[in-house]
Amino acid sequence: MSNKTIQDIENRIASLLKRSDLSVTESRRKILHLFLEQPGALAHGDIERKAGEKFDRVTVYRTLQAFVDKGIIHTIPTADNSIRYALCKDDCSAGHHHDHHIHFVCTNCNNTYCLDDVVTPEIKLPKGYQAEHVEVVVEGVCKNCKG
Amino acid sequence: MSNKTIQDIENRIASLLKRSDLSVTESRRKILHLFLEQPGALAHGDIERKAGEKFDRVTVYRTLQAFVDKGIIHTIPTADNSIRYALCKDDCSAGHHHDHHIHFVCTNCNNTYCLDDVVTPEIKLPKGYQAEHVEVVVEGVCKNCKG
DNA sequence: GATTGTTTTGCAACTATGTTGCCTTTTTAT
DNA sequence: ATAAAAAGGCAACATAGTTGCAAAACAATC
Ligand SMILES: [Mn+2]
Ligand SMILES: [Mn+2]
Ligand SMILES: [Zn+2]
Ligand SMILES: [Zn+2]
Repeated sequence: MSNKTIQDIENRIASLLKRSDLSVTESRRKILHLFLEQPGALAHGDIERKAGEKFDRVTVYRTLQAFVDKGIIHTIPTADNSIRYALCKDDCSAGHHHDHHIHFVCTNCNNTYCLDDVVTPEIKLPKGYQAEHVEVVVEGVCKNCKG
Repeated sequence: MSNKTIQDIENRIASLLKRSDLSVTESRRKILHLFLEQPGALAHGDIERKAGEKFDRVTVYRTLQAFVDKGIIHTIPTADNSIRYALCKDDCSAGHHHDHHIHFVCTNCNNTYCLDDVVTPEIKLPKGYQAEHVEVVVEGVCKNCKG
């Protein structure tokens, strides 16, 4: 890995933060790094473990909250009640998330993936119910774990 | 409300508990009552508030866990990370839940409903992913709130 | 590059949520 | 009624999440 590549990533992170009207701080850079160097989603606990020695717990909470508010990451509900976070596509922004993909939780490796190409299906609801947002979480065995 | 009706409910509760190999205790009867006299789902907090003055917090946790284990209630994941519980249909039993319906969370009244007649859709996954269980939660405005 | 105003951070203290072990009480079976 | 088994209450603990405030880091300006 050349020094240039590392610099590229740093620049990408900095510009992402600036575009979101967030000042560029060490903790935000570090936490964004974690998301970028990893394919799946991260639980709060993961982040705290990987970044928590350098940063306070409270900072992790506030950083994640800021990222969600600004449309940098989105939350993924899971059955075991531990919210996971994953990077948004570029068309999300402050106040408006536009993630209409489904999520996959592997029961083997316990990773969570955004399946960006799988669009949430139309759900036909009983009379009187009006849908605003549909959340689909599929549990099963992921590509990597399927021997 | 005749005395007979009340007695009927009590009998129904007792037989449900016995069928599930659970001894009939005051806290279990009380908590089942809460589920029966209410159309939607209950969050742990709701139950603790409504039954918690008579029973210890720990008892509520253990009771709900026992009910889930025995297939009397099932959990509903939500975006705000507060697990909700709702009664299962009769075909659930210990070790095997057979709930393939979707759930609806009203953004107005904040109630959660099991839409027992809406079957979870088939999801076409990318190659390599193998689905075991699909969870669908729809957010929107419920029948009662839609003026 | 130093100065200044603004934002973010860490700390402490707190609330909420969930778990475990142990002893007492209640329930069930005989 | 009695004994064995199960469940409940209590205390203590662990984890998760929030808030106010002073110190530190950052961004903007000169
Ligand atoms: Mn996603
Ligand atoms: Mn349900
Ligand atoms: Zn896997
Ligand atoms: Zn409603």
